Amino acid sequence: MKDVARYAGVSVSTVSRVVNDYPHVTDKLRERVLQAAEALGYRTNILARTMRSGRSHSLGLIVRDMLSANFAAICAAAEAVAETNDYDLFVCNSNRDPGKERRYIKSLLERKVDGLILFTADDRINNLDLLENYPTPVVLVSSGLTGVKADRIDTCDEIASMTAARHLAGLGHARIAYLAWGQHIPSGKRRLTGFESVMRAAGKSIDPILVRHCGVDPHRSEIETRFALELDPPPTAVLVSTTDLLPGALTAVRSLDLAVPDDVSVLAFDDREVTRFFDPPITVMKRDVSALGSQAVELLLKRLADPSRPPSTTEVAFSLLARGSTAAPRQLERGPS
Amino acid sequence: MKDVARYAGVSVSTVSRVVNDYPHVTDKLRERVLQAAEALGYRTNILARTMRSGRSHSLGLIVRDMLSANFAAICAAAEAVAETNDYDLFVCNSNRDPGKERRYIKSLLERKVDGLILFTADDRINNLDLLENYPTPVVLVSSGLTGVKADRIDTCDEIASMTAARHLAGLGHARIAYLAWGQHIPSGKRRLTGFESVMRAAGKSIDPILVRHCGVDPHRSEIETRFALELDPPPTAVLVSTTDLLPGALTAVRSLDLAVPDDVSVLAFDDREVTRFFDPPITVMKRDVSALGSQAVELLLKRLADPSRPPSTTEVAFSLLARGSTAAPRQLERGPS
DNA sequence: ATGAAAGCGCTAACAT
DNA sequence: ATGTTAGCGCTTTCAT
Repeated sequence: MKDVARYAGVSVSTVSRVVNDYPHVTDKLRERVLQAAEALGYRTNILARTMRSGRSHSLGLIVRDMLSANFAAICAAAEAVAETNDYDLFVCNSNRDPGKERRYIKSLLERKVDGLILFTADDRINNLDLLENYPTPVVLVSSGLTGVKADRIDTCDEIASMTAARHLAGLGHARIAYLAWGQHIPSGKRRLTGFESVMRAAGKSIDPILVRHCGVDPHRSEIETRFALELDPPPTAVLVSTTDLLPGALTAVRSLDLAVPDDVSVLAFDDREVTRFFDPPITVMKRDVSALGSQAVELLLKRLADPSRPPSTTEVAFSLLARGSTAAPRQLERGPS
Repeated sequence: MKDVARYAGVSVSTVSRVVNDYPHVTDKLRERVLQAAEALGYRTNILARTMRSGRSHSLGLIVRDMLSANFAAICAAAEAVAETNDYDLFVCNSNRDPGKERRYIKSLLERKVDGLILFTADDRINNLDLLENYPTPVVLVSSGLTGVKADRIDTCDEIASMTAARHLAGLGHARIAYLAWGQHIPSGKRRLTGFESVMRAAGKSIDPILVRHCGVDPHRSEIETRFALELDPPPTAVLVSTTDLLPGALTAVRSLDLAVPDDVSVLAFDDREVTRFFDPPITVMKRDVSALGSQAVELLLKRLADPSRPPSTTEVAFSLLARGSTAAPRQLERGPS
């Protein structure tokens, strides 16, 4: 930059003004500086600029699990919105490890991203204290963590779960196996709560053995599903509370040679390839997954434009998409004759 | 840092030495500095350090398409290796747009990542000129671009495609529809070449109308598959040259009410959920997708450890996994009786 | 073993 | 409208 200034016969501040498109520079000088920059192959050093100005024109996104089926759509949507607004987006993976999450939060904040989107790793470990040291706005997506003033995006997990349970109960299912996902993220907890409340309200006793906890390991789902289906009496339906558990569940169903929905109904959260291509197609609780990414970036941009706006909470809803995998249990089908 | 120095009654250089674990500091002083840092809540400014030292202890990964089915596994694997070695990994999405790719390459290099992994966007636009201005090592994965000294990871696309074609030809298929993917990335080109060479060698004429180009739009694959299957005479097999094309192809097969493999055999590249859960399971060309991510990071770390080692090229192979979706075409099955 | 001092490349007062 | 100057927070010679 110093070189450019010398070459153009101006001061560094003029160069800076030209490079940053600031006013108060005559066209003649501007032109001269531009040519000098071109001639010397000048490229501005983002690091120095960021360090000085505190702004980097970039956003950070920390996801819980890059292998999770919804993650790609979320990232792609977020990136598209960021790109449209000329922001770089850097994606990091906490892999559900609060320690790693902490590292990445620190790293991104230190690198002065202008905004941060956070799918927090674990409700029990609150890393949001880090945010206090920085002015950087944050959007919390589907996070159970509190104690920080931030925009939020949540999904209506409890309601969705209730809808799902009612659909099955409405078909006549009384013994429903529930595949539970990690209970240390809000969606895991809330979905289970919703299921239980519906079952209780319907007067069906919940056999606790039918609630199968898979932790956060998709592989557990095959084992847990198999366990449930081999009970006596077996459940007549399986409610798969998280999309990542579905493949394991279907594998178990197949390996036991059970017919869907004749032997067992299957209902899963989130629509995706495997739910459409399974035979029969799977009844799902569907939502706009990519909205989690795109709306998060939009919220960030809004806040950057107007830092004083009150914190907002957006909710993304599910809807039931009934398909061939759910039907009345066999006993009822035959009627009470 | 200045504050810490004052608080501890030492100079800033001593603080720097302690913070960076440099030798030549007495334990007494070290202790005093550490306590001062603790007391003042000191955190080193990564930006300033990176700017001064040129090193950031982070790696960059630019992928072609975050929505592509293989991308999640690649990123997750890369992240895992990076994490193990205490490097931060920042993932960016070029979305197959060379302009965006250029932006992200610049951005990451400017931010002084210690290494860069690049799935280049398009063989026709070479953004590698940017690398010349930086000492940053790069790993090129599955890239047709040349002109830069870099470690590379490639997949044996042509051989895999030949294996696939031979499998189908060996079953007796003569009219094979080929779903082609973007011809501006090497895997797209090489797979088509492999297919054509086998067909020619087998003395089968390739009806050019059976080679259906889907560009880089997964949605095109349903239309193109349907078009091929409605020809007279129809093909007896479909070779899906890229995993992202499979859902569309299967949708077309179903909508035409064709039985797999009785009416049409299906063979696809890359094993994944939908290939396992489709009925019948799909015959695939299988490879270790996550190795593309993990090996890339490993190569980068090796080069950082020893910058003088000669550039290497690693090849990831495919293997045929024959399943129920491929069989002899019907005419042959009935025999020549 | 420790400290002083010179920048890294840029922005932002402030002065003119 | 343009230039001068003082840092941003750190690392890194170079002295001592």
